[in-house]
This record gives sequence, C-alpha cells and structure tokens, in this order.
Amino acid sequence: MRTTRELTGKDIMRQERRGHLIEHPPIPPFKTSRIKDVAREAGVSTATVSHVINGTKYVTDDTRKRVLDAIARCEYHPNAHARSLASGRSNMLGLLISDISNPFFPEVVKAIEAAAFERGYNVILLNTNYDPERAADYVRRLSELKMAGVALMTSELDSELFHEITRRQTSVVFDSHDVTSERMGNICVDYAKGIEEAVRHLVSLGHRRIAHIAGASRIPSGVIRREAFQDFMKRYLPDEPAPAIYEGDFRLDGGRRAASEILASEELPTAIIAANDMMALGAMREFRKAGLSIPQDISVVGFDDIAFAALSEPPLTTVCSPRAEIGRRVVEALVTMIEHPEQRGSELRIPTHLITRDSTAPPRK
Amino acid sequence: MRTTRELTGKDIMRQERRGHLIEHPPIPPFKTSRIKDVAREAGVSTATVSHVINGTKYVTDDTRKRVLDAIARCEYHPNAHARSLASGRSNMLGLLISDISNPFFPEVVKAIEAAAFERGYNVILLNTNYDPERAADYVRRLSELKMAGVALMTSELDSELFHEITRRQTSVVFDSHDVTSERMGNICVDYAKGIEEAVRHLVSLGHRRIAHIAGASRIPSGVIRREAFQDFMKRYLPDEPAPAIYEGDFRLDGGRRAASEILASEELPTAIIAANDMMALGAMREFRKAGLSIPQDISVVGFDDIAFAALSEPPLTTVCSPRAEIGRRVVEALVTMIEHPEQRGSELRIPTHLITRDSTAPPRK
DNA sequence: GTGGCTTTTAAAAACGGTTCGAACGAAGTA
DNA sequence: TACTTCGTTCGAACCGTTTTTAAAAGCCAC
Repeated sequence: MRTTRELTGKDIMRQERRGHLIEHPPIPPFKTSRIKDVAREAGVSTATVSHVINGTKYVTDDTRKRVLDAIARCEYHPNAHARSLASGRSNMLGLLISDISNPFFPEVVKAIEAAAFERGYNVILLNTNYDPERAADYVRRLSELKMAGVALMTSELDSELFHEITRRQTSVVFDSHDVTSERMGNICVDYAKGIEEAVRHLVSLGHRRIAHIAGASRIPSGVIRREAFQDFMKRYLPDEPAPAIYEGDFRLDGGRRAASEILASEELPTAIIAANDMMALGAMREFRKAGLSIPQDISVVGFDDIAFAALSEPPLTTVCSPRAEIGRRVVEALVTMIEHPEQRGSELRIPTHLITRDSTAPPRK
Repeated sequence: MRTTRELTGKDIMRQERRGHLIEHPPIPPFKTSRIKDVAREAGVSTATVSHVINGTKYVTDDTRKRVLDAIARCEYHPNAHARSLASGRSNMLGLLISDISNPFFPEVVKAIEAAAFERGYNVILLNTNYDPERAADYVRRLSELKMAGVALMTSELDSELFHEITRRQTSVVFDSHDVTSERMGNICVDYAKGIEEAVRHLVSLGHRRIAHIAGASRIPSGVIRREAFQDFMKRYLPDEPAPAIYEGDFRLDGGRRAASEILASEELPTAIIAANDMMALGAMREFRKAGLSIPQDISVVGFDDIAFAALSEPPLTTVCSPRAEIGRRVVEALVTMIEHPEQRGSELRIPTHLITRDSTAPPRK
C-alpha cells in the first residue's frame, strides 16, 4: 500500500500558490488528496467517485470496489466546504445560546450534539454571554456560514434580529411562545404544568402561605412561571390573599437577596417556590444562615432539577425539566424541517414533573 | 432602497437546479445574494468587491463607497464555504471534548468560545461522550471540515487517532504531557503544585494520616495527581507510613464508594484529598451519612473549584484550576500557530492554587 | 501629443466538489 | 443486420469566492 503519493507538477504548483517555495520549506503545509487524485488512482472519472461516495447513482460492484480501494489508499476525505458549496447543502447546525456555563444548558447541549452526531450533523456553538452586540454579530455570522439549521436558545435577540434569522435559516426557537412559521419550529417547556404540581404538592402538605421567587421579569420564561404560580395559587387556595412575589435573576445571588427580603417581611411564608434551582439553592443558604431549618421552618421547591439539586443539603424538591429530551427534540424538529422543507414548522410542548426530595414537609403548627 | 431584486433568468435557473420548480412553489427557498449581484449593483467587478471586503488591495474611496452601499442594499453576506474553499483558509476551530456536562468543562468551553469569537473564529463542538468509536468518527469529520485548528480535550484518542489528527491539523492538546511537535501545542494544568499546596495545608493544620481518592487510573491527569500526592506526602511527612490511596472515577459515585471503603478501614484518616471536586462532594455526603461531621471528624479537600464547591455544606476547600484561563490559553496557542505556522508549538503549564473554605480544620485530638 | 510611470479595475483561472445530460457498449427486438 | 433500449460511465458546467495576471486609465514631464 502506497501511503504517500509522489508529488506531481500540480502538487508543486499548489504548494507554490500557497506561498511556500520549494527551496527550503520550514514547515510543510498539510497535504490532502482530492477527488481528482482518487479518480486517477481508480482509473475513473471524478463523477463516478462522487457517486460512489454519496450513493447518488448506481455503480457496478467492480467499479465501486476499485473506487473504495483508491479512497483508502489515498486516505481521502472529501472537503466539506467544497461539498457544501457545490451541493448547496450543509450538515452544520448552529446553536445560539446565552450562557453555556448556566447549569441548565450543558446537558441540553450534550443531547443536541449527540442527536446531531447520530444524524450526521455537526454543531457549531455560539455563546452570546448575554451580550446583545455579540448576538447581533452572530446573526451575521450565521448567515455567512449557511447552516442547515439553527437552534435559538437565547433571549438577547430583539425582534429584528430574530426576524433576520428566521428569514434566512431553518430554525427552532426554544421557549419563545406563539411564534411558528414556514421554516421555523418552536419548542417549549411546559412550565405551567410543573408549577401546578409544585403548588398542589405544597398545598396538600398543608401550606397556605406560599411565596414565589420569580426570574428576571424581562425573560419570558420567567414571566410564564410567575403567572402560572399566581393562577394556580388562586385556583388551589381561592380564599387566601394574593401570594407574595419576589423578583430574582435566575442566579444564586438573586435567590439570596430574595430570601433576605423574605426574612425581613412581617409574616414569613411557610413555603417558597423558586423559578429555578439556582435561586432555590441561594435562598436555602440564606435561610439556613438566618437559623431557619429546612424543611421544618420553611419548605423550598426549585425548578429545573440541575445536577446539584440532588446534592444540596437537604436535597431539593424540584420540578424537572427534562434537558436531554429538550435537546433531542430540538434536533429532531430541525432535521425534519431541513429534510422536508415542504412541512410547516411545528410547536412542541415538553412536559415537566415534580421530583420530591427532602426540602419540603408539612408546615410547623 | 430596493430590498428585493427582480428575479433574473439566472436566479430562476438556480431555483430549478435546487429542485424547486416554479410552477407551484409551496415553500420558497432561502434566497441570498452573491458577490456577483453586489458587483453588478455597484457597477464593478467581483474582484473589486472582494478587495473591498477583505482589504486585500487599495481601492479608491469612491469605488469603496459604491461597493459598500451595494453590499448594504443587497444585504450581502459572503458565503463562508466558498470563501474557505477559494482561500484555503477557514475560521473554524474544532473542540473535541469528552463530556461537556462534566462540570469542569462548561466554563472552559465558554472561555474558548469567547476567545475564538474575539479573534473572528467560530467553534464547532465535538462531544465524544467517552465513546472511542465516536471519537474515531470525529477524527474523520475533522479532516473533512478543514478546521483552522483543533483543541483536543479528551482521552478517548488512542495514539493512532491522535497521530492522525496532529498530522492533518494544527492542534493543541490539553493535559497530555510531553507531546509537542511542529504544529501542535500543549497546555496542561500544574496539578503537582496544587496537590503540594493541599498537602502542605493539611500538614500545617496538624494532619498526619491523609488519604487520597484518586481518579480513574487510565486517565493520565489522574495519575499525575496521585503521584504528586505520594511524592509530597513523602516529602512533608517522611516518617509516616505510605498513605492510603483509593481509586475513584472522577464522579460523584466514585467518591461515595471510596468513602465507604475508607469508613470500613481499620483506622480512619483525619483528612482526605480527592482528585476532583465531584468525588470530594460524593465522599462528604457519605461521611455525613455515616454520622461524621466535617471538618471536625475528617477534613476534605477537592480539586477544580467547580461552582458547587462553594455551595456545598460545608463549603469545600479545594484547589482551583483556572478554567477561564485554560480556555483563553488554548485559543491563544491555536491562533498563534495558525497565523504563524513557522513557529513551533509551545508547551504551557497553568498554575493552580488552593482555596481554603470550611471543609478543613485541625484534626481532633 | 506622446512615452513611461503608477494606480485602479477587470477578466479569468483556480479551489474541490456535485450533478446534468450525453456517450458508449451490450443486450434485446424486429 | 439495423434499430432500440437499457445500464453504466464520463465530460463539462456550476457552486461563490479569492487571487493572479493583464489591461485600462490616469498622471506627469518633455
């Protein structure tokens, strides 16, 4: 087996064009074989090689074998750029996300990557870090990169940028409600259902005074959770006064701050529901620091079921949003739309469920 | 401003070639303007447009302005595939990683993405999920994708695959020691320094019997930590018998299992150093479940300083491996090699330092 | 007005693939 | 034997850029 082919005149030219003269090449450029090399090696045309690779036309077993051998001999890997350019297709999915270090996302990303891999797609990661300017720049880059599809999991997009993307790309939005169009799908977490379960759980334990630590009010998914909380409190406890709501920021500190506000209030609630686990953990820290014990003095429910919810002290009762499923569904929706552009984008709501651990208990008498 | 140009015969052809007949187009394909359209619009050649975009040659202010206006009018975004193909360059970095949901990585990835963004590069994420087959497939894909550079942060690569990559791509390895070559850099965490600080800290508190929960022994970085532990124990406590070592897996469960082995041993150590935070947290859980209190009965030191190290009960004393810096350095090294291929890849060691929290204290008398 | 410069622009050849339509033999039919 | 038909392969156009090379335009002095 010939592992390195002799340099042809053509190759030398290629080297020269790339600016490395032959006289004294300090670092040899990376050499890769092209479909032409394979074709020559196999004694067929490039068209045939292409058909063997892509299965786009019938080729005799004999020819196919010759081609495959040649491919192996040349260690040939088709150039993805050339391929995308020529075919007008691409196998890359863009993933626009606010903050991958937010504990909610890594698992989603992992699932997305895994599902994409299985279907032959690659994922390119665009992390806005909550910066609208960066988001805007990414929207431009996405247009240059000609992705097959884009998953939007960020809230830094104003409606203009958003429109810009959906006009140019097949896309799936996460958690942004009531937008679906021709080539755009929509996937959201059923926050209301989870909040309902949480409220019901606390009510059935005997709680009446339940407070809510909400997410930042500019983030739609936080608003949904807050409104659901208010609705279900009214439904399950129609005779109680409207429950207290504290605004947080989805982060540990927001939970802490909300907790100290709660501690400063006249009459302590017997339970709280936080809009996510980070804030629940922050609040628990603050409560314990103030000498309260959980769940005896106050019950705490979180939302998300991040890995550390199970590890806190006490382990946190929380609503699980199934992150692996979210990732899978996002890719599923994208790939369906990419491969069947005639279908309209669909809307999908992913169910949540309560996981009962040790941070909730009946209130003290 | 003309937002949509009339369809030319050429455009119609393009639509037909893509398989969408005009007769009854259910979903219009995404239309994008090409450099040719811009050139026509500005009344110049495509070469000039290209030079304006890339600044590759001087163009008169007048022409440049005409071109820029045309670009804006056409909402033109150069096709990245065509660009890479023609120029032989690409602005994509591959990031090969074992498991992005491992709490060590998200922050590294975030920093990598941020540094890449700043320099105009995009990141494509390849998550092997500890699966060697998937790793092998990714190595092939990397070769197809013609990345500008690749960061290898995984241990699923056998030496053949590893060689395969480094032969075809400029690359940076993370945490794999003693490999540097022409177009390959090497970045590692200075585990030994961190372990030394941890040992010194415990010894200065008065501990003598210190055990180690090691990482999986097939992972080199785990072995380094274990050996460093043994070395420094011998150096700081030359008269004590060799310390006990328990093998874990870098995960919560491994820490738990190790802890229960420790609890079953004849004479309990007064302190343990775990090879990472996850195992330290797992061990703490197990110790507390057995009725020990930390740090009074046993001190615990972790490694990494993941976000939850500060949130555990008690907050964990741990060695911080600066993940944001790791990410920055990786990109820095890659970009340097990409843009100055004549330079040899360098080796860089990133320092660590101990963060003292509440999980360590002098041993009970 | 012309010859010799230097700018600026344009035409055309890559880049490495895909894909359409035609060419070519072999086999089948009249 | 001549005419189709079918199955397989090939040549060539094309994808949207960059980049080289060459030509045109502008400028100046003589």
